[in-house]
This record gives sequence, structure tokens and C-alpha cells, in this order.
Amino acid sequence: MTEQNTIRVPQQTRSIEKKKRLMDAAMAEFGAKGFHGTNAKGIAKGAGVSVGTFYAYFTDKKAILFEIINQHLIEIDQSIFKTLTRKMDEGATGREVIGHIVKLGHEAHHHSPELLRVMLSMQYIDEDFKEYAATEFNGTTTKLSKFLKTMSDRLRITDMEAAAQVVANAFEETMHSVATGQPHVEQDRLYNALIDMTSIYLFKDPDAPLSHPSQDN
Amino acid sequence: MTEQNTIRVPQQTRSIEKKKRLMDAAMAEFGAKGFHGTNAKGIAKGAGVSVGTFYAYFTDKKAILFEIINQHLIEIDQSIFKTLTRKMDEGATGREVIGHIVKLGHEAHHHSPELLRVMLSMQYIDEDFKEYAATEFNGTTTKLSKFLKTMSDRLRITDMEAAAQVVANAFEETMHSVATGQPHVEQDRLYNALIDMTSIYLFKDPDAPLSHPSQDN
Amino acid sequence: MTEQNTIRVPQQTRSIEKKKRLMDAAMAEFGAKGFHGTNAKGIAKGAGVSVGTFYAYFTDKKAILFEIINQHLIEIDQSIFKTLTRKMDEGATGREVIGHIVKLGHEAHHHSPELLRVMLSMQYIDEDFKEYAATEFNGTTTKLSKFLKTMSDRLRITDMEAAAQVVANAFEETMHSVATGQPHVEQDRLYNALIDMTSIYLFKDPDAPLSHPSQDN
Amino acid sequence: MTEQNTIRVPQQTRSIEKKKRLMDAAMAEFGAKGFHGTNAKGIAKGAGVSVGTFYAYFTDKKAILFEIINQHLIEIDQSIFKTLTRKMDEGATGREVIGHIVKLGHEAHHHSPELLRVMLSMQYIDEDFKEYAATEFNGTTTKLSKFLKTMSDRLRITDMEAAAQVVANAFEETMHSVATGQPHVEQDRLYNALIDMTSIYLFKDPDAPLSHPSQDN
DNA sequence: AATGAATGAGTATTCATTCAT
DNA sequence: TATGAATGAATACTCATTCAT
Repeated sequence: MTEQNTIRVPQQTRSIEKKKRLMDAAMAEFGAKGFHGTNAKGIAKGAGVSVGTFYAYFTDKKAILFEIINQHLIEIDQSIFKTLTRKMDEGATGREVIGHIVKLGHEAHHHSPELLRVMLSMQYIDEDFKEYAATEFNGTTTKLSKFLKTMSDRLRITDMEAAAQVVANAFEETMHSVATGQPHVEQDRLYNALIDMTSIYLFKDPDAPLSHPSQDN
Repeated sequence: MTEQNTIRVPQQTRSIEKKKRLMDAAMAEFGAKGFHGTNAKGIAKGAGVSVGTFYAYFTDKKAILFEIINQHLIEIDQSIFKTLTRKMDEGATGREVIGHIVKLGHEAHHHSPELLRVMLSMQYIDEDFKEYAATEFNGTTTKLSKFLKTMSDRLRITDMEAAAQVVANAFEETMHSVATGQPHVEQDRLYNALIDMTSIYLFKDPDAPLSHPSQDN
Repeated sequence: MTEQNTIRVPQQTRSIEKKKRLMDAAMAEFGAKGFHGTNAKGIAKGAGVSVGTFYAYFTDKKAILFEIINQHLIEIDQSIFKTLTRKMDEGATGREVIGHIVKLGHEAHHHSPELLRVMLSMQYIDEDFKEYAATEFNGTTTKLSKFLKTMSDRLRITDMEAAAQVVANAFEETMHSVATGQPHVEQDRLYNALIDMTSIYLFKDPDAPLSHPSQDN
Repeated sequence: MTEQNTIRVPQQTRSIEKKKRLMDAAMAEFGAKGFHGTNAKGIAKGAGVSVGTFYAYFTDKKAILFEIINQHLIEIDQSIFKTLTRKMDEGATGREVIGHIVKLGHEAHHHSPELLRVMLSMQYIDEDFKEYAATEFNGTTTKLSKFLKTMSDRLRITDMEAAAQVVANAFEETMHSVATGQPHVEQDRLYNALIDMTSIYLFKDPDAPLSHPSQDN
């Protein structure tokens, strides 16, 4: 009702640690019971603080989930695109680069499969999360699209934007299916198929080194 | 999901119609407000019956959602595989058959995008739905896998099961992104990319007719 | 959040009785603990029903207080103006009629002094109650004003509206001070003073009979 | 209202100023949001100090409201009775003196109508405030009563105490209705009626000068 | 078969007050 | 003296489910 509710922005070491404890506890709770099964009281208890303290750091349980997910996605995103150019400089082929992305993506998704489930469900339930996920995904495909454009002469495809999105979709869904659960087929066969499909699709020659494009011409 | 109470199995015409009314009302409610925003009272009201009647036909709101989704998926599944063989007999190429699947899938997913969202969220929230979705998806990939095996000599790929799943994944996610959301790229470009990717991946020659395999040998 | 909350309008005998029980319990609670000290749970408990039942009959505690007060004011209002004309026909003087009003007002205010306190506080706290009280008071003064106009030739005063309001104010406050508590002076002396003040103010001759004005002229 | 903790009685200039700042902030908060809508944190924030500091100066929010109201009433009370004798010495009539009181009362009540509302509501809600208001009102009527006794030979009325209270009641309520609300009749007509009613009631000749009573006899 | 009144555990959130720093 | 982080009891309100009629 009143607008004097200020959310605590921790500067002190103790406060920062308390906020972290809350986020860790929240992650555990969300992972175990889902969004609707989790409540502020439980999170606070898990973190060893009072409900009041929870509400001092976060406006509500949606806010804390948001912050948790945000932090994770930032980590994932960074980890994927960071090493790509280095790989290429090492003379990796298209197929190898794709394989590397699969490996990184796999690791990222397996950081916390439980949380991943919650995150995935939220984008279908909540408008804010939907929007956030869309923006996030958009960012990823844009990066991928740009990445593809830097090597356009090695590519089969011409519509880079569409390709980036379709490939990202295939990656997403396959990662999720592996991370959240039911692998009807062993993970390696699945990843091999994924690598094969996207490599064949994207590259003129998936097994040629990607770097030093000038030399090939 | 246990059936501790006797749930009415309608034999009478009036009962069947009442059950249908309940399911229609439920679909509308779930679509508009999501699973957690919907309650039994609202569904009953929408169907013009009492809460008691609702509970006479369904154990709880999960049960009615289950039944609704089940019905839809059956329809979708049938619509996709029904016409495939006919297409092939008409001399369609691999690319054309894939294109046909995309068209059917698109229609199916756009039958009720709202409900689709609920369905998608539920598989991340609820164990029963997760299991169901897995089985369903498994069924689809199995069918696809079998379908691929009937034309193995025309295919690039060798691991049919893995291919079926990866292709199904790419389809799923792309359909969903179009159905539930903000397409960053126009739908047609996306679908073309999807068709291109999967055709190139699956077939030795995506533009050769699939039928009469004996002739080619 | 959802708008399917329908407030139960009792038609059955049992329901009507339940609603009455709730209102009686609420009156007791409000009287004893004031508005902010009372909660739905307590009212329900007092009425021997569950909280849910409370909320089935009333949207919130404000609503039930409103209904209680409304009922009381209707009773008060009716009791005051009902017998006035009869008194006049019996040849009562202005002073006697005023005395009669004081008597009726006193009875009305003493129906439930505790509730009166709550009612009075609410008009200063809550906008809806303020508005309601204003309307109600307006109604009373309007009636009084009309009543005065029927005997304008017997009156000293010329601005009937202003007189009606000032007289009503004097009545109100004196009634309240007697009903809610601290009589620094005995009630009868106070009422006599009130009668004296308003009679002298309103009438040319407070001790002449009010009826049959034609005869006097 | 018990003082279990040591409440700071400011002697230092800085402390006095801090207390004033708190009271000013509290007035603003109470006026804007009422008693129940206001909380210690908000007041402290408004005063630019910490909650702890608030509790160092006041036991709770009731205490600060008490102090604020007390200060205001003292001011009002003084302003009303201060100039009365002077007016009389200037040869004012009874009606003119009453008119002067109305003017002063009006000004006093309009100092902070918002706070007035809070004050009025509190006397119906809280026992301590009720008692305080009673005492305060008692004081006013006692003063008025004494004032009247100094001019008993000019008065119609004989029961000075009762008259003082009834007149005070009429004043109170009319002032409040003007200050807090929707005047159904213009303020001037209302005040004129009030002056007329009380003058006619109190004085033998409302239009004769009050001073030098000996000369008249 | 159908109704819908009744239940009450459960949930999110606030805020007066304390107390270690 | 002053701070403001921390506490946790308390509150309004909802909704899945039952069961007497």
C-alpha cells in the first residue's frame, strides 16, 4: 500500500552474504518444489533468516527467482561465446566448433537442471519471464547470427538470421531434453546427431578449418 | 492422479454433453488464466453447472487439463502422420514431405496457442505431465523413426533414432516459438530454414521423389 | 484477483440466519475492539462459522460494518420522523415537538453506543464511510429542512437550510457526547438546554401549539 | 502510554530540533495517511533520521500523535479566549463576541483539517485519546462557563454549565463539518445561523453591548 | 444425479520494536 | 547518541474439496 518499501541493497559484507544465502536457499527450494510450491517463509528458513529479512532483500518470490535466473544466464551466455574465436584460431573445423558449442551448452545447462525446469516453466506462465526469456534468446541468436556473418563465405546458408534462430532452437530443445530428463536415446548419439545436422546445414564443408578464410580463396 | 473417488464415466447423452461443456469451459479458463489462475468453481460456472458436478466428472483440475491435452495431442498426432504416405505416393520429394509436415504441425500448434502454453509449462512443473509429455514425444519420435526406416536407402543418416529425436526437437521448438511468441524473424523464413536444415540433414538428395524406391536402385 | 467471487445473497432461512449471526457477532466485535482491532476470523468464530463462510457473505470487514451501520441508521431515521406529524396533530407546542425529537434521538443513539463510536470514527478514517455519513446527514437535514418549511409562519428563522443543519449539528454532537460517554453535566440538564436553545432559535413562540396554523392567523 | 523505556527529553538544541523535525514529519504522514496508515519508519524517513532515533524520542506512534495534538489544542484554546475580554472592552455586543469566537474557531480548525480528522477519529478509537479529548473539551466548556458567569445579568439562561456545553457542542460540530467536509450549505449562511442560534439563546438582548454592565442597570 | 453452502488450512506480506554496531 | 538490519507475530483473503439436501 505504502511506497516506502525500500529494497535493501547490500554494501556490507554481512549483508551481501545474507543475500547470497537467501538466493542459494531459494534455488534449492525452487528446484525441489517449483515456483508455486515454494514460499518466502521456506526460503527464509532455508537461509536461516526471518521472513522479514527475505522481504527486505527481495520484493517477492518472483523477484528472487528473476535475480537467480538472470545471474545464471549471464554465466551461461559468457561461457559459450568466450572461447569460440580462440577455437577458430586454433584451426578448428566447423564441425569441431559446433561440437565445442554443444559441450559448453551442455555444461551450462547441467549447472542446475532443476532450476532450468523452473525457468522454462516460468516463461510459459508469467509475462515478465516470457519477455525476459524472449529478450535473452533474442540476444543469443543475434550473437550467433553475427558470428555466422563473420564467416559467410564458408556457409551454405544465405538467410543468416533465420538459420541462427532455427539452429538455436534445435540446440535449446535438445539441451533441455537432455538436461531435464527423458533421454530416449543416449546423450552422445543425440549430440552427434545434433552436431551433424547443424554442421551439414550451415557449412559448405563442415570439415574444413574455419580460420584464415583468405588463404582458401 | 489416483482415483480414490468414483468418477462418473458418462454413458448417457446428457452426461457426455455435460462433460464436454466442462472441458470446453476449462480450456477457456486455462487458456486465459493459466493452470494456477484457474479454479474448479470458475470452470463449473463457465460450464453452467455446479462445483459438485465438476467433481463428479473429474477428480481435480489437473485431471481435466490432462484429459483436454490428451485429446488435443491425439488429434495433432493423427493429423500429421495420416497424410504422409499419401503425399509420398503422389511423388513428393523429401523436401516437400518435410514441408508438408511443417504445414500440418503449424496448423496443429495454432489450434490453441494459449492451451499450448499451459501444456508446455505443466511438463516442467508437474511430474505426471512431464512423464506424459515424454511418452507422447517418445511416441512421435518413434513413429518418425519408423517412418524414416521405411526409406533408409534415401537417407544420409544412419542413426535413425537419434536423428528422429533431434529433428523432432528442432520442429517442436520452432513451432512453439512461432505459436507462443514474438518471432524475431518472419515465420516463412524460419520455416524455410527449418525445412532446409532437416531435409539436407536427412536425405541424400532432398529434391528427389521419395516413392518407388525400387526404381532408383 | 479473479472476479468470480460472488457474494452470497441468502434466500434460504438457514442462510439468512447465518448472515444475521455474522452481523451480530461483528457488532459485538466491532463494539468491543473497534474496526482495526477486529478481524474476519474473530467475527466468524463469534458467529460459530468458518472464515470462508464470512467471506461468502461479505467481501471484507468494511462491508459488514457498512451493512450493520446502514441497518441501524435506517431504523434511527424512521423512528425520528415517523411520529412527528402525529405529535403536531395532538396540539403539541414547538418546544414539545423538539423535546420529542430529543427523546427519540436519545433512544436511537443508545441502541448501541459502542457501535456508534465505531461509526463515528470510520467517517474520519475511511472515504466511503465519510461519503456515506455525509449523504445520510444530508438526508436528515433535508428532511428537517422540509419539515420546517411546512410551518414557516411559526418560525423566527428565514434561512431554513442553514438552520436545519446547525440544529442537526447541535443535536448530533450532544447526542453523541451523551451516548459515548463523558457527561460533565447531567443528561437532563443538557437535554433541557438543547431543547431550549433550538426552540428559542427556531420558533417565534416556542410554547404555542404548532398545528392548525390557519386558526392562529 | 506507560513509559517503560527511557524516553529522551531533549535539552540540547540539536535534540530539540530533531524532535521538532520528527513531529513535523509525523503531522504530514498522519494527515496524509491517517493513524493506521502511518508507521514509525515512514515518520523517521520523513524527518531524515533513523527508526531507532524515532523510538529514542517517542515510545510509539500514539505518543507522537498525542504530543502533536496536544500542542495544537493548546494553541487553539489560547487563541480563542485571549482576545475575548479585549473585544468586550471595545463595546462589542453579544452577537459580535459570538461572531468573533466563530471567526477564531474557524481559523483554528482550518490550521490543519487533515490532522483534525485524525484527532477526531482517535477519540472514538482509543481510550487514552477519548479521555484526553474529554478533559480538553471539559476545559473549554469550563472556561466558557466561567466566561458566561461574568456576565450573568445579561443572559437569558440560568444553567450556565449546561448552556456552555450545548453551545460548545453546536460550535464543535459545525466547525468540524465545515473543516472536514462537504458543506451542503455555504459556510457563511451556516456560521450566521450558528451565531444567531447561540446569541438568541444566551443573551437577553444579543445586540446590546456586553461591557460596563453597571451602566445598563 | 445435482447442487452449492461450508470448511479451514494455507499464502503473501507488513510493521512495531529491538539491539548489535 | 545514532543507526538500520533483523525479527516474527499477525492479518486479510483464497480455494480445493466435501457433503447434507
